[in-house]
Amino acid sequence: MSRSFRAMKGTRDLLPNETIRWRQLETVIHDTMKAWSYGEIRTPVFEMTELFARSVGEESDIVSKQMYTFTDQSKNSLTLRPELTAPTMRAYIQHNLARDGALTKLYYMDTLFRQERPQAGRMRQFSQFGAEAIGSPHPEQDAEVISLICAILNKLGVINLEVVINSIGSAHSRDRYRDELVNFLTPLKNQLSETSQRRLDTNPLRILDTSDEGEQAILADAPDIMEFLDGEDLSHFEELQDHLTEFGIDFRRDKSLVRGLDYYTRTTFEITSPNVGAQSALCGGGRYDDLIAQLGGKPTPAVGFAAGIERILIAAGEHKETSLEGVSVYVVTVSDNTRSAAAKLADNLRQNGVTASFDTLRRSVKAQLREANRLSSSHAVFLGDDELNSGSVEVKELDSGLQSKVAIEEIISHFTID
RNA sequence: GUGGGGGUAGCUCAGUUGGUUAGAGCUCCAGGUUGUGGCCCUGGUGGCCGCGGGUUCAAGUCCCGUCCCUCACCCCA
Repeated sequence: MSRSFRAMKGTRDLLPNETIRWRQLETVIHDTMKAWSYGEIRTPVFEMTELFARSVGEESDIVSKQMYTFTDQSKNSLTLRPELTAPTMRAYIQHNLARDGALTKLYYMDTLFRQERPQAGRMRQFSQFGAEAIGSPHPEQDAEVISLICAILNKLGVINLEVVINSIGSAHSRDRYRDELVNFLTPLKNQLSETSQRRLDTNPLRILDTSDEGEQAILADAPDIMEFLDGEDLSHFEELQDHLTEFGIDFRRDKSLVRGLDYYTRTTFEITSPNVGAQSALCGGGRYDDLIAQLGGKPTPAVGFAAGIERILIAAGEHKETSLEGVSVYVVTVSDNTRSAAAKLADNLRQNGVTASFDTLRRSVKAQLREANRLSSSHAVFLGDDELNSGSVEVKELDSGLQSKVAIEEIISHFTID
């Protein structure tokens, strides 16, 4: 086994028994997005590296150490997308989607790439779906986006969810807070971890979501961002909470919820599940009112989320096998003389929309029936010399074991009219 | 990048203080019905015991190295 190829670290194959669940989940997502009037967008797997550096932030972990970056033959620095909000906004600007209306609602479902050490719920190639509502600065839009992901998770049967929200303010109020936080932490600098000390210069807000207990104790006395939000930030945050309550969504406010992407303004949120292991975030999102302008578009407010499909599948747990419904026929070849007749019959059934199989291993009747059983076929059709001579075949209903004769001319209608 | 756990049949795993031809369950294949499945019975296929080196009369078992998987830290979906 050591000599054969295997899927690269952090990637995996989805085998037929798993793709069934994936399809079910994808169907729920597409249907719900449609019901909420979000249109699907699909963007290329790679983009200019600069797009992510500018939007996600040079200092973010994603850009500083997790990207699959390469140089193409034209010496362009390209990167396999590590997230999908920036590419979606790039496309929004490039195609001037704003002309279609004051509000543009987009969703995506695709694979992303981050070069991290894999663990439960974290892969190097992974899948996300997400929604972006572009054009509305108002809190009801934030609430709609949050209720959208909650609706999808509910439909998927994911339970034990926790919705956590916070506001990190708009750019100017956040700047004032950042200065204050730096003032507070600088005298305590030598009590901070190495990475936090570095972040004090590069991205002080990120220190807030440390998991180090000593640092958490220090931060307990740190200034609260709520005290620095301006009036509009505050009312936005309060209205968001009112709307969530109206939607019947339970949530918790966590002032340490900062998130690792630089483009957020005001609302940030996360939905977590305890059943995934350490990687408990199923969904993360927030408002990013400045991003489109940063990427060269007309200043346009927007809010969205991204959710991890692998994590959702883990959180949803095992689902009972949904057995195949409807008719499926196994044509049993009883004698060597009837091989081509059996193949032809199966083909004829398929042409008429009936799921059908026949034996290509030249196995015994017993083995063919075992195969029919393994395939969960609903019926077996026996085709041997007697049947060819008499012009009628034996049709056996596999659940009940009942068997009857059906004229060959009527076999198609026998299964299609059922 | 840093830790913990683990690599024996397709899958899940057992394998004693080193000791003959390395085991079980499930799966798969075949037979038990000269043309009839599931359940049951019988038999069979399938192993560089992750890889390399060392110790020993003898290594799946002990030692060293190495690769891979996995969980966790960091961070995130």
